[in-house]
Amino acid sequence: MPAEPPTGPSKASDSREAGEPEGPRPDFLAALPRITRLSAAVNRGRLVERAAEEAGLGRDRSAVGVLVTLRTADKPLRIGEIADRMQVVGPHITRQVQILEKRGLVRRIPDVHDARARLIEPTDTGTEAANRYLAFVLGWFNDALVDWPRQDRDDLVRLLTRFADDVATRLALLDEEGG
Amino acid sequence: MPAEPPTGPSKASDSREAGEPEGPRPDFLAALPRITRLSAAVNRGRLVERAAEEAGLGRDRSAVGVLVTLRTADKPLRIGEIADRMQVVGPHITRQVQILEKRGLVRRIPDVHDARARLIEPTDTGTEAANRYLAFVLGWFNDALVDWPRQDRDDLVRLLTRFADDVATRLALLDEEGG
DNA sequence: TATTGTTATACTCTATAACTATA
DNA sequence: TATAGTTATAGAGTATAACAATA
Repeated sequence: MPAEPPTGPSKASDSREAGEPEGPRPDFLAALPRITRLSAAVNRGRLVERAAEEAGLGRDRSAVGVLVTLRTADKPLRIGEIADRMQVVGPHITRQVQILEKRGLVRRIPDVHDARARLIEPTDTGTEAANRYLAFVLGWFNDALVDWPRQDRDDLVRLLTRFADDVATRLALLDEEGG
Repeated sequence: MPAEPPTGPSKASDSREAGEPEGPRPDFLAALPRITRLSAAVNRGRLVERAAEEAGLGRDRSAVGVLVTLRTADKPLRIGEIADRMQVVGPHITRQVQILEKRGLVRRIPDVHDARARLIEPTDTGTEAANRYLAFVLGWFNDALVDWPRQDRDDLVRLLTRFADDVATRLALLDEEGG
């Protein structure tokens, strides 16, 4: 006895196994596979790879992620904070930072307030590379939206940012509760 | 000489290394780290894990992804098409399908038009599990948006879906060109 | 005693190469 | 000869456990 499909595509009914109280929800079900695919294509496909090339960075996605995190932060970050922002565990960051350091893209500076910690910041070379990387990626996305009405573009970025923040907050709760 | 930051946060100027012709672009730069973090948190954090538990699925993210792909498709899929939809290579899918088959969640049926191919479809058990999984995930996201104005929710899903499609199309071009 | 980070190790996810069967 | 899939192998990405240094 197969269960009913959950809020199927082009089907506004609800079989609310998750206990949702009301109303036709937006069609997330149709969006979900697209978003999943998009995420996979961006991350594993040639966009990130190409951007890294343009930036003169090796094809070490993980390390590039750390570098971009540092570049988009407004101050040097501790290992633990990088890990938190990237949602990975500490030892992973330690290794990526070591790689970046060997390539001269980041450096460690002492944390005057805590001798256990080190602060990581991009070198000039690292900042330049991160800038080239970001310019490529952002430019590419911007091109993808070039034919969109201005209002839609603004709405997308605004809503997406808010969505990411709201969901991140709820996810943190879920992690505490289960942790 | 560090390069200028690319379209910095709260900074509408442009240093358009990617050759963009005009105008203040929406603030993707601020959105990017959030989205990256969100994606990592959803995929590696407890949401997917919990949803898989609720559904009675093992904690085999990759296989779950295949099952969901099959469940959200409207017909049995060939190995190659699953791989394409998930943006991974064939052999990976072969293995995940074998795992799912052993657990009785999917089955292979012959393709009458091509004896080389097999069509994969969920069993009743697999469909039920996928439904529970999706109900949990969709319900969770829905909860996250419960306080949003109706208009914003609808706009988000609409714009995000369109965005995913547009970007997927452009990414396919990028892959051909570089491939 | 708790916290920050590192080292060592292992597991999951995904890719590439070589092969089989059918078209 | 080209295509769909499988098997075998290797690599990237990330986690867990045990440890060191400082708080």
